Amino acid sequence: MAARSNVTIADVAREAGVSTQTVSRVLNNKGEISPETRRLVSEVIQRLGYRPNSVARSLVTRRTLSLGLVVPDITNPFFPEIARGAEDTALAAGYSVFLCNTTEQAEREVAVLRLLEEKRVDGVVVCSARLPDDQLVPLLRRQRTVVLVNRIVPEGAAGVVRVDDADGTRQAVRHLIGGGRQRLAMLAGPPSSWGGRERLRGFREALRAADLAVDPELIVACPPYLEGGAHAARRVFLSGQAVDGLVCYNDLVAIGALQACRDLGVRVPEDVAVVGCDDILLASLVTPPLTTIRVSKYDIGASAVRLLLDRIATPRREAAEIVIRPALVARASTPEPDSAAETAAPTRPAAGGAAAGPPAAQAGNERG
Amino acid sequence: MAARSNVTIADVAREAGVSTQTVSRVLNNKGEISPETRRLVSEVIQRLGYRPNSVARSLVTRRTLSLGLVVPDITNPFFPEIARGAEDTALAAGYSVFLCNTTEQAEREVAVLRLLEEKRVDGVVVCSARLPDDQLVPLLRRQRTVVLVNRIVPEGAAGVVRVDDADGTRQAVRHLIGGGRQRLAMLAGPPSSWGGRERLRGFREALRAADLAVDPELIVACPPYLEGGAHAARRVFLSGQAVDGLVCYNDLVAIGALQACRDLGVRVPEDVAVVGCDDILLASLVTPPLTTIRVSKYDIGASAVRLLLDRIATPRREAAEIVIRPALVARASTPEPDSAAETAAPTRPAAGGAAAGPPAAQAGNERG
DNA sequence: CTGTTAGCGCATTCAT
DNA sequence: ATGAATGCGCTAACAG
Repeated sequence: MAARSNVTIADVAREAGVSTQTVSRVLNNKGEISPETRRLVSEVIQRLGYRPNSVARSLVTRRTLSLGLVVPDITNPFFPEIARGAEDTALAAGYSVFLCNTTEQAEREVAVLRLLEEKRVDGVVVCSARLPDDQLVPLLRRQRTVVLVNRIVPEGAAGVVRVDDADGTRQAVRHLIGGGRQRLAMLAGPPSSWGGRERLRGFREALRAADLAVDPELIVACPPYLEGGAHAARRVFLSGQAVDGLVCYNDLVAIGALQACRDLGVRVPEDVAVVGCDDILLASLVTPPLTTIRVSKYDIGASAVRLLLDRIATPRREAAEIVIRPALVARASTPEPDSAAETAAPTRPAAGGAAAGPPAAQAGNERG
Repeated sequence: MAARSNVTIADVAREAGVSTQTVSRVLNNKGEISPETRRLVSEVIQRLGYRPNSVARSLVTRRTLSLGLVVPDITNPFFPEIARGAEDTALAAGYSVFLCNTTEQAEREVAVLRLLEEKRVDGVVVCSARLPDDQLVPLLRRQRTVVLVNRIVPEGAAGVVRVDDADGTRQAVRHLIGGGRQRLAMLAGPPSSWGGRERLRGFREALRAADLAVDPELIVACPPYLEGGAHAARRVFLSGQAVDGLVCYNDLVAIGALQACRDLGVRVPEDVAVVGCDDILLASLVTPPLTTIRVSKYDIGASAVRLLLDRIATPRREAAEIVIRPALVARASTPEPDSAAETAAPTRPAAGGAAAGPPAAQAGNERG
């Protein structure tokens, strides 16, 4: 019956013949209340269809039980799972989450951060912030608590969840070398991306570790999308360099590269092996299925919110960091590794879990 | 400098030597204010780093400038674009949006709807609600304003944005028949899905319109995911029926079917033609690229929020409905249509627009 | 053009 | 175990 809840705690109190305080107590299970009045009040609440007004509640408690999740673009296949992980974790703790797309625009990053501030959210998870430090940090300081994903800021103003991207590309390079490849190129994504720089660092380190030269011409930046990858791959092939392996910024770039290969008649993996990064759903479905560096995106989102809630509960100024370790998933876009080389690769078999992802993390991903 | 905003309107007022009311006025551009005091107040606001507390504001204005977006699972490739369209539109109007995943569970659908109610959001967009009418409708009535996506409820309690699913499968069937196919099966998705039933209806109607029999054995329900499609396709093929065309509930199901075909050595499109639905990114990237029924998901989200904001601005009880018309995108998973048959197909050439999705044409579909 | 008085719906503090 | 008073930060009436 009761339509839009205009019913207030005062209405309930009057109807039940008690004070508003008593109603508030049964709502929040606080203080001792006689079972009898509790029953009575509950019954009236039910009958009137009363729902507490969390706006009023927030004003006095100074907690909104709301979080902000800032992502560049939920349409980018990397972020939906993060969002799921974040929302599941938040909801389980009674929090709701505002989803904010920045569409990769600095101004909108500023705008949503301001908006979240006015909303007085209890905390914010910011993914892949593009803003430079001098603009970002002041904005973050104004938030109640912050967790950054894949971005480091100078001071410990925020908790951090990050993927060990450098380690990921290191694994990729080792895998390719293990498969007999020697002339590797990297389609490095946008230079502005912190993760991209890390991946590039891992690429360089792994090459050096294998006593292979790092040819600057074989490191090409590109937009992190299909076309970016296709374009960059074409440039590499048409440059006349003898490349036999491609390490890519992410799966979209890698799949773009795959398309370029098909267009140019380059066979994968016979002529060129391709490794992606992220293991988005697409990766396993393209032809050939893409070898890639998997990172549990659900886990990133869940960890970020867990860390956030932890810091909300017990505020600390020190920085906390959670590192998510990626793992290589070998598929058909790269050759089988020579058995000798590969068995040497997994230095710390325990760390990141095997390529067969951790069950708990996957559970969140399952559909229906 | 100013850290977490404890600064209130009173602080600003005191510092500027005016009343809180005056500050409020410059914040909201209300009433006439002398340019001088406006400048003064603005300067103090700036200096103190004051940010209005929207919680307090909402308590008195009874508007939160927040919306809820309820989706089954943001991880399902169908929803991120809807979310983007919704968020873009909301943000442009000064609204923020709570993202809520129901994970296809009835209880969680109830839970998030209750939560949004307590948050006093100004409106809710609910996508593909799974709850039965008798549970859903009461919950919706408690919301301020509601727009439903791909779900109809008896009374005009909500605005509706829906895809003309029946028309979509009708197009698919005509396309297949135009390509010379006669024995069509439908992988129909979950029977509980309203859209699924519509698509099935379109399938039946189009077959009848072409004087083809509808074989109940060739209509198989399945979970709306890859495995569901693969499994269902296998069942169809192994049943011994001579099928030469597959109309699928959505692209994931279709891609699952593609995998089953590959596994069973069935050639696509030579032996069997396959049509998906939705045109998710994947569809164009699998092998062979998937012919599918495209619907502008961004537009669904944007239209839903536009309709919602419209109803928030001027509440009405009558139902409003926006119908989004899908369009067939022909790719390699279906044969080229016989020219004769195909030219006959587009009865109303203006309606759905060409396969190359027109940007503005979508707007033309609305009937506010 | 500006200040004063109220009160939004609730939880917190102190009484009883 | 319950009630009364107070105020969270802000805007909506009315003054002036």
